[in-house]
Order: sequence, then C-alpha cells, then structure tokens
Amino acid sequence: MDTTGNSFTGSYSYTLDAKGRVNIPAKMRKSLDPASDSTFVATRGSDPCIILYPATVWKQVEAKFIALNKGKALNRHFTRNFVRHAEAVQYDSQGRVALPAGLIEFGGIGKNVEIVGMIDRIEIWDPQRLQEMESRFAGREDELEAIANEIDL
Amino acid sequence: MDTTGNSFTGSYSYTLDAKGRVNIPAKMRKSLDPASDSTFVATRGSDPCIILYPATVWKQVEAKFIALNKGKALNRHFTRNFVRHAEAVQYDSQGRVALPAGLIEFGGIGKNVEIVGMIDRIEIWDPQRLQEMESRFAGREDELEAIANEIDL
DNA sequence: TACGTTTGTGGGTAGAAGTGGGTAAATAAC
DNA sequence: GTTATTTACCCACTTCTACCCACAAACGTA
Repeated sequence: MDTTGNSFTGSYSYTLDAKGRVNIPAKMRKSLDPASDSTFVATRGSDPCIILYPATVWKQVEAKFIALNKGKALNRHFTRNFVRHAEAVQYDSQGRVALPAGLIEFGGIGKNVEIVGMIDRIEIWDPQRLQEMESRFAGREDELEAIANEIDL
Repeated sequence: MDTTGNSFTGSYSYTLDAKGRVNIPAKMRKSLDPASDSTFVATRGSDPCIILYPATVWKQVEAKFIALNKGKALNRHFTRNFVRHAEAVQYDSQGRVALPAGLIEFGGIGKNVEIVGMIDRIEIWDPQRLQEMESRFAGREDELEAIANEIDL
C-alpha cells in the first residue's frame, strides 16, 4: 500500500501523562514524511490497540473506503465503525500527541504504553495487552515460518 | 534478493563495550553501499543472534511486509513480531554501532562477540552460541552436500 | 626492520530526548 | 455576554545518546 516513504521500526516503553499525552519517539518523528506535517490520524486498531497512521498514509486508507460500494449496508457499517473513531492529532514542539479519551479507553491504556513501529503505521499498546497478544500466537510458529518462507525472508 | 551491491564476508572476534557499542569491522564498512549512509537496521535473527541489514537491504525487507495483507490477524502478528524488534543504527566516526539493549539480551551477548558476514547482511553472535549452533548441524554433511549440488557450487 | 597509517578499545561530556507541569488562548456551556 | 472547561503553547529538569578525544595494537609499505 505505502508509497509515502515512512519507515517506523522498534518498540518504545513510554508513559501517558496526566493530560493524556504521549511522546512520539524521536526516531519515529524523524521517519515521518514531511508531507504529513507532524500529523497522524489516530484510530482503533483491528487488534485492541490504538493505530497512528501518518496523514499521508491515511489518505490512502480513505481511498480504500471511498472505493467501497456504500450502497451495501454492511459496507456502510464497516466504514462507519472504522472512520468514526478516527481523529487527526498533531505532535507539538516536544513531540507529544494528545490522544482522544475514547481511544485511550478502547486501548485499555494506563500509565505505561508500548509504542510499536509497524513500518507504515504506529501502534500504541497497553504493555499487558501486547504481551497477551503475543501469547495468543504462541504455538503457531510453523504458520509464521510458512509466511517467512512465502515472502522469502 | 539483494541487488544493493553489499558483500559481507569473514568472521571477526571483537568486544561489546560498557556502553553497548560494537565495532563494525573496517572491511565490512568498506563493503557497505554508500546509499545506506553508514546505517543498518538491527533486529532479531531467526537464529538466536542479532542481524544487521544495510539500510538499502532493509528497504527491500520492508517492501515484503508492506505487501502482506494486514487485514489478516496472523500477518499483523508476524509483522509486529518482526518489526518491533528492529531499529536503525548508524555507525559513528570510529565505526561503532550502539546496539539496542533488547537485542543484546535476545542475542545473549556478553563481553565478546563474533561478527559474521552473510553476504547481504551481518550477524552478531555470542561466540558460545555460535559454537552450539555449529554443533547442532554436525552429522548432516550429506544434506549440506545436497545443497552444494543443488546450487552447483 | 623501522616507521607511518589504520583499526579497535575505553572513556568524558555536550546536546538531545523524555517527563512533569503552568498558563494563555480557544472553545463549549450556560 | 459571561463563565467554565479544554486545548495549545511554553518552561524546567533529569536521563540518555551522539560526538569527540586519547591511546595501544595491528597492519602495510619502504
């Protein structure tokens, strides 16, 4: 999907402050394409976390929804349920974004967060949930190896 | 996979210093393509070691992950589990990279390291682990010969 | 063999990054 | 229109990282 040049990697353990702000790691800020103008669109992940799409990547996500036939009720529902939780956030001069309260709640986020690079997007996790997520896939290493084989990694 | 011109060979016994830095051997630095700008992406190997991909090679690795359909949970997990341990590192004017603490731990690295050229990537091993790894494949020389046959070496 | 250059190792510190908080400005509520 | 609440902007401090220096050992050349 991505042709915007973003390249987010790594995992950072930061804190959510009393004002609902979290720091975007400096390396990720440097990775963000200039056209996004320090701006992400924050929304719910398909997994129980918050996703930050760079503004430029979000344009591509939007295009996919636009291309969905909205005459079908299920498509409208899918679109509505994805887009209504989305909100643009811009990081300030200290590199922090203020996360919408609804997303903080959806992500089950307390004081500690794990910020995970996913190449063309960023995920913000409650550390405990991330660990549970990893545990859920334990025992499926052969399936993971099949994917590694498939993409010749 | 690689068409970036990198060509890392050899094995070097160096040290990891108190600040978590390790020297990239001079010959390997000379082998690194200029477009990588002295930068690798360090991440977990499939084997218990650290891998350094040249930045240019990492772009190709990324492209494979981007091409994976992220609508599937298993693909998301696969991507997350690979990419969240990855981090760009740039060697300084003395040729050293600072390795992320998480990777040092994953690789079981103490004071001594073995730096191994793997053509388009570099592996950083705890010497004892590398030895154990070699021992694991002892006795399978006929299988190795079959591979040599297959690629007409 | 002698000497100059390059390489690997150890360490100090200036500058960058993350965290916590105050308040002016903008927005919402009455 | 006024008041209350929220958001955006700014500051200060602590910790971590990037940059620089020095030196010994190894290597290459005359």
